[in-house]
Amino acid sequence: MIPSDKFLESKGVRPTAMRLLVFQHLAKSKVAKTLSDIENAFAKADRTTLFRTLKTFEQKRVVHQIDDGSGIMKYALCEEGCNCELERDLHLHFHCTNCGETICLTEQKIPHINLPDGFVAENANLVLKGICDKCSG
Amino acid sequence: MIPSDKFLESKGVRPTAMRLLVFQHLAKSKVAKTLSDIENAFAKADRTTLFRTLKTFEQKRVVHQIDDGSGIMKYALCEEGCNCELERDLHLHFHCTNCGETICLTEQKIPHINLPDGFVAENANLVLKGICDKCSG
DNA sequence: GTAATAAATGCACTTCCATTGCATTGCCCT
DNA sequence: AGGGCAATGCAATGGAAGTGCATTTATTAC
Repeated sequence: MIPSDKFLESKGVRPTAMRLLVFQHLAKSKVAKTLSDIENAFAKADRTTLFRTLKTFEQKRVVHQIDDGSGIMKYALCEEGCNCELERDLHLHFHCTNCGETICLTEQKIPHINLPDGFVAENANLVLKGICDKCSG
Repeated sequence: MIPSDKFLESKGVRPTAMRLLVFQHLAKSKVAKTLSDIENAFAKADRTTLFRTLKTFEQKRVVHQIDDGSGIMKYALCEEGCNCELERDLHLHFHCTNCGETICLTEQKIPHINLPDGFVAENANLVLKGICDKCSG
């Protein structure tokens, strides 16, 4: 297991104390988190810092942003070696309408779609909504 | 071609003047519209009325709401006979990163996805992003 | 036709999240 | 140690969604 600070450095992100905390918080979590989730996890955190931390993480491909249709952006760690912008690497997300949590289904890739002439897809976002394994059990 | 007012009545929506205008505006357009788009199309329109008109339309399955990831909800007419909430009826949307427009690709349905045990999908949203036919031509 | 009722509209206001400006602090490199 | 850039914290803004309430318009009952 590569240490968090080395990992962030390898991604071109300076491993400050706050960034390490945010990274480890996301790493521990199996579900995508909102900015507020993260803010509430640390008593002394500032929204803006977290916001910019996540923006930086996103640019450096440490996390990806998920719009699950709830109206609030969520963030989750990228998989190792993933190249979030490439269509082939895009996994889908599951949003549970019961508990409100959003889960990366990293095993399931978005199927290729044949588009009409003239359309060139560069990116895709697929969110399934329903009941998650915990809530249906 | 069934008249707009009869159509709205058949959907259980009272065909007021404003509602007819909004309906026809959407019918003329090939792309999904934001609330602001519609507001700007009519000089004397009130945001709230339009907002509630669209909510009503949505409930009565006259329009469907599209979250294309731009952060602003868009609206487009439902196809005839469509049952927007059913997974099999879900078409996908294409968001052009050049012109910003969002298009319903009603011919393309969202492929069925096999989910892990315990997950039950009720709904799906698939948005492809890239360059549309007009911008690539 | 008129009164009573319900639906739709318009204005003002609130809320929530995303985002930016700016001053300050902290880190790194020489 | 000092200069410079990156990161941080606070305050404020912006944009869109949504709500409350009074007013107007349409529908129904009498």
